[in-house]
Amino acid sequence: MVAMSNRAEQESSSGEATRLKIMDAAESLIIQHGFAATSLRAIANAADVNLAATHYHFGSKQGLLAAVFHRRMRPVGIARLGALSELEAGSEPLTVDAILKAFFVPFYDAEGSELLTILPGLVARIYAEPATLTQPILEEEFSEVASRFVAALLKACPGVPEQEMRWRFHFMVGSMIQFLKFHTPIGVADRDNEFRVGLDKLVAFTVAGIEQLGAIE
Amino acid sequence: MVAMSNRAEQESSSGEATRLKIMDAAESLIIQHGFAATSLRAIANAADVNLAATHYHFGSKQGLLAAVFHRRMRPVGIARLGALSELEAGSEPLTVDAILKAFFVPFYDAEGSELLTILPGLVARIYAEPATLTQPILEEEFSEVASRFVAALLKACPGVPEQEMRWRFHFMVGSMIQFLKFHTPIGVADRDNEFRVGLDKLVAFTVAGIEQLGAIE
DNA sequence: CCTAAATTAAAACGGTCGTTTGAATGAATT
DNA sequence: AATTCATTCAAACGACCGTTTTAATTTAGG
Repeated sequence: MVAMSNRAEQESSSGEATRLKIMDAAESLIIQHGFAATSLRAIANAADVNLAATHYHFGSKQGLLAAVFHRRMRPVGIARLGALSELEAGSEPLTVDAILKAFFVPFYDAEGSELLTILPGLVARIYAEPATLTQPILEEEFSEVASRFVAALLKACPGVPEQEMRWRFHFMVGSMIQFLKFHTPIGVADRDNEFRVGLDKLVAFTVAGIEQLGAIE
Repeated sequence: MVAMSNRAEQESSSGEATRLKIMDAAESLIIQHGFAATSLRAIANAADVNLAATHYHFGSKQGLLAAVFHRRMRPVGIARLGALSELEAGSEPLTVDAILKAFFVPFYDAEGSELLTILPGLVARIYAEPATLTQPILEEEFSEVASRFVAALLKACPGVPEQEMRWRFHFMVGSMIQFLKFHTPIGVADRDNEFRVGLDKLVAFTVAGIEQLGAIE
């Protein structure tokens, strides 16, 4: 095991290849049918791999779920934090619109790539699964991102209390999930163009909700 | 079967009692663990009822799911349509705020009742399950409500195209689901008071998103 | 009371589940 | 060439799944 540790991250070794095949198949099936309704046998069959390979590489079904989610979610979190940092490094004052576009940047960036047929379905799915399964995964991948973005939004909206902004951020995530959920491969709009149109409308809706310019009462 | 058809809707007959016990138990377990992860045996056990009773009364697991959802969702749709009709019968012009409060009226009305520990979790769950299971149920209970409310919102927001309003309604539902999801018995805020606070903030957020007063570009 | 229907009960059906085992295979290192 | 170790494979484990069957029991009507 020591001998191959220097290329463990690459895709060359034959073990790593089946690892990827399993994750790809699991990802697709989980997006379509959910976690509980997807069996390891169905995954192994779709991946053209022996059933025992799933346990050999991931330890358990739950471990496979975590690996599938982390593979896609880690880059999402990194991209979001990177876009926000870039924004904060600039000279202009932060706007809600710019902050939210930084939050949605994984979906803007993915445009045209095959990631766009995966990311929305996967993000929507992880929020759909029972909390006992996904809470630790979400906690690990999302908590830092959420607090960083809430902090930025607070700077962009002086006068709004932190607790209030947490609520608005919460609602914004809900709108995003709803948008993503119905734009999976199973959903209505498959064309990239239509996805982009919806994404822009999502930004407009959530910017208005977070700024609440008209809400003086 | 003909002999008891005249009181089929009541709760007296012993068959109807176990029917209710099964639905109560199924509801609770589905909210906690989801549909696929909840077995008929677990339901029968929690309901203190024989396993075969689930098939006798509901035909299949899927039939039980439909019955559980319809029992709670039908009154929700009726309450929403009733509140909207009452609003439209009034003399004052429609406001987005009033329309959305009519849409959320099942949750305002349920305040203090034990329904508040059930409705949010159930509504959130039905949106979480794989679409193949829930799409017909949602279609039946929600499509009329959605079109009626979109029409009302269009009247309240002159100049907004119908397609655009459909998007905003879609995002609004997403915020609602997200709100409800984290206010189930498993969620953070159990106290009615806190639920009401969040509900008001949900209204404010979604009103702003639907009106988009500041979005002139 | 007795009969007929509605409901409950116990048991089993064939299948599929996640997981484990132990041997075969392969490619590298010594 | 021999050995070592990661990987693959076929097979089976016990448990649980949704559903069905058959009989016992309860309930209501004549």
